[in-house]
Amino acid sequence: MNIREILAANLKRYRRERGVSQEELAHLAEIDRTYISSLERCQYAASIEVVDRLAKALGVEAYDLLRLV
Amino acid sequence: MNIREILAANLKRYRRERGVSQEELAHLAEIDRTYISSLERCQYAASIEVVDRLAKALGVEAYDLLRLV
DNA sequence: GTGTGACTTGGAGTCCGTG
DNA sequence: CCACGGACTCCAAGTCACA
Repeated sequence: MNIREILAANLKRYRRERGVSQEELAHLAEIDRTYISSLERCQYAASIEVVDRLAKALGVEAYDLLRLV
Repeated sequence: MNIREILAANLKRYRRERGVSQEELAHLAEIDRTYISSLERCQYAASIEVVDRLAKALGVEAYDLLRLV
């Protein structure tokens, strides 16, 4: 499992746990909706700033999104 | 302290703990020395793949480089 | 051993849409 | 609500010479 896949898995998991859609998360994190979809499909290696914004929107720390649980 | 600063601090700390120069780390992680220098000076928001390669070279997990200790 | 400016380019990230 | 596409913009990624 590479780093993109870890991010993708954590993104999906935390997002669904909170019951928010990709669109709602996109709004909260001020990131494009289609880009979040891409990240959940391991299409890109996000920057740490994007990871940080997504983490804040999900109420976790940035490193939580890169850690296997 | 933003995410770039956290990465920079952890990079410096782990690197010095292991007693390796930017040049040696650059060789280990197969990343240009001046780019590592840039990251330690918060010049860029690195991608998670770069963070992952640096982490492996330092013998830690990627999320360790984004976590305040 | 490290900082820095200048440079190129591939990919991160956005915006429009569709099924 | 999401996957996926094309067409864009702009910065991370990578290299070099020099201080």
